[in-house]
Amino acid sequence: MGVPTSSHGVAVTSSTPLRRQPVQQRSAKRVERMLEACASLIEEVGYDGVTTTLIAERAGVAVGSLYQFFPDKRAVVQALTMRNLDKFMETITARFGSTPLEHWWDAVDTIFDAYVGMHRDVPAFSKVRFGDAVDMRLLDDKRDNNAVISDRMVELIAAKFGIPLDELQLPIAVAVQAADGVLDLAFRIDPNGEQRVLDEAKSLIRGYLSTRLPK
Amino acid sequence: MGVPTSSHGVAVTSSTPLRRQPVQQRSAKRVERMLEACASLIEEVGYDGVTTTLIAERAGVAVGSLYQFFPDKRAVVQALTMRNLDKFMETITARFGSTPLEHWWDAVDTIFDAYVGMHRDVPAFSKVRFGDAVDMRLLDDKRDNNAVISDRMVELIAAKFGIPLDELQLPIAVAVQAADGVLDLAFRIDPNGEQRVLDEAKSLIRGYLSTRLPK
DNA sequence: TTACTATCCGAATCTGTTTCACGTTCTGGA
DNA sequence: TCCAGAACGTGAAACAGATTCGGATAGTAA
Repeated sequence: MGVPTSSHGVAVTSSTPLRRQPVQQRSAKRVERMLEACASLIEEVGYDGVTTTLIAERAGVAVGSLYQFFPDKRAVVQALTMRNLDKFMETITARFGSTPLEHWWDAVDTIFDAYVGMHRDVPAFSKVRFGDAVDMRLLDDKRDNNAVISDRMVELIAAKFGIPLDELQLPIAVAVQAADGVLDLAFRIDPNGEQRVLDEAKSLIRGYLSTRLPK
Repeated sequence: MGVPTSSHGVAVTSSTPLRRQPVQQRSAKRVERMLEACASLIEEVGYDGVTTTLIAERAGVAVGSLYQFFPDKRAVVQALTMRNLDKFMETITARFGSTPLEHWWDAVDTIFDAYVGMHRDVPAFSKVRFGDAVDMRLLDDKRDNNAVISDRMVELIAAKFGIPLDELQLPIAVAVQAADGVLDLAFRIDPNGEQRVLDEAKSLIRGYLSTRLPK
């Protein structure tokens, strides 16, 4: 099969969210502005309040221009989350390089903290992730997000601690999903993440992984 | 404050999804049919494919009638999930009565299994829960669902095993969310729930709760 | 400068949601 | 039994927002 697949067997729908790649710099900047506009609007009015017209307006662009680069409205939000995901990947890769990691759980904690940090720092990230008012069709992406994160974690941990890939894949995928669920709760209770719940999440995944990963 | 609150502090928006309570039997039946129609349609064409017109059509009813009882489209789906939640509650309450439960984890397993059963048996339940294509505005309900389930679990377990409520609330809420996240994965991989992942989920929550609940 | 391509634009079109003014069916009480 | 008022039912029409499209405009290479 030629379809790209994530470690745990879920097909990764790598649907390019862009209808047409911006080639000239001016259009690239415009696309940037649309994304920015979309982010701030989600932050302000929630997904339901966001309209393509509004995005275009705030970006100082005509609706038609938006559709020149995005096949539809959700694609804009999707592109936004992809961008955030990229940012996240960069962050953890960087931290892996700069922080001394004794055990795999240090790696897990690092990634966990980075993730929580995203929620606190990146505007609209929480709203898109945990949908204060977001179209659930985005879930397809959310899942991809978790799959992408899982895969990256598996790679990093395998490389750093010499644990075989196939011993990591299922446990990490499960841990990421579990953390995802608990974080969902933590961030609903408190926009900054309820600390008690965050601690529980950390403890939970560490406990679980301890029973699955080599000492 | 008079707003009903779930155990972990999340306000339960008990927004009656009905614009008007059907008082006569004939209308009650029609509302039933609308719900039924909605369920089958979600099953067949996914949430995005469902339109109010389609629901009305299949229910053999005019669109206007739908709006007489539901404030908007999402309310229909919401009512559907509430109904499912009720069904679920009945199921676990029944099983608690009929099955001998030695330890609290037997109770947890029972509830877990019942939940998995719902996904397998109740049409469109999975789709609404894990959104093959569902409007994320439903997430508010999803969360309520988990809160409701948590609360009920806490009650049942407290009563059956004499564990103080306040020792149960946080751990159960966290466990439910974690399970939710992992199940999300299990049911995406396989419509019936990937067994390996289901097993991991069970093991994960049991392991976690073992460190939080009295032996 | 020319030809061609990348961009832009925004009114018009489409699609699906929600309303509303007007018939029909119940129900309880005189 | 008959009537008034409430509960229902209806579907064409009003709306709202997404998406398209025919027609300009700007950038670029030869």
